Amino acid sequence: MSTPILSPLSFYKCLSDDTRLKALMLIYLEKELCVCDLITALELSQPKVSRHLADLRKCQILLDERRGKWVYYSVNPKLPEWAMKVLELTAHNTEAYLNEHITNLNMAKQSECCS
Amino acid sequence: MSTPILSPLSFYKCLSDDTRLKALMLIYLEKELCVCDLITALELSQPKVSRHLADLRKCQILLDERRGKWVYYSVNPKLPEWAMKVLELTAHNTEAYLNEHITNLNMAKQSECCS
DNA sequence: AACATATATATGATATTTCGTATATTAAAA
DNA sequence: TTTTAATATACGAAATATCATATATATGTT
Repeated sequence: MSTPILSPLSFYKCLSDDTRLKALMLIYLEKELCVCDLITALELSQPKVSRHLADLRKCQILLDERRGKWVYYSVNPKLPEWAMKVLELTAHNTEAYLNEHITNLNMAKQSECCS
Repeated sequence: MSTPILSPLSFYKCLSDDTRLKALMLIYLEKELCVCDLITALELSQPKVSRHLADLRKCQILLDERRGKWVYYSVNPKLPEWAMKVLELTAHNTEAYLNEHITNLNMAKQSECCS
């Protein structure tokens, strides 16, 4: 048994901000998203999105991977299983909360961002 | 389908403070606890515990019931099922985080508080 | 009625979080 | 090598959360 990579408290602190919670849910549902996708989906400024993604990265909930000009974020597969299940439950039971952002995301995919 | 009694964001905001998260986990595990049990288990001041319980009550995660001089708190059974499962997963996968408080609680039960 | 006990709330001080703006970094393109 | 595009970070201001202390309320006891 290794020590868990994050405490329950820091995990839930990460989920306690609107931007972080929505970004995390969208990344969970889509497997991976680049920053520009999230800027469009959430209709927020670039620094605001980057700052919150950095929070999620620093507590190891998200991994980042640069590919060319773009940085892609995905859920860290090493998350404790209980935390992964929490993300699963939340993502699949908060449609109303995510609705418009998923719509934005689908529209974004037809446009030119990170093509 | 009725509207959910709480948004995912306000749910997670409630879990994002050490006192609230621990109190909620203990109440979940014990079914119900009175305020004096929590003061002992968490080793915190009475106003601090009451204030955080009030937060959990106001967003309808907890119910309160007065019996004589004591007020007992329990998890609201009307919580959305996904949220209830989140509590279940968290309570049963954060032993290290709750350990000493459960010890305190068991010691408290042998003493005179709310007997 | 006066008192004691358990709990709740008000208040102002302090700490923490979030934000907008400006700037830095990195990689590709020209 | 200059420029452009995508992303990250620094910094001070503003908003929000938390706290300790004092006080209020509610119940039971004498």
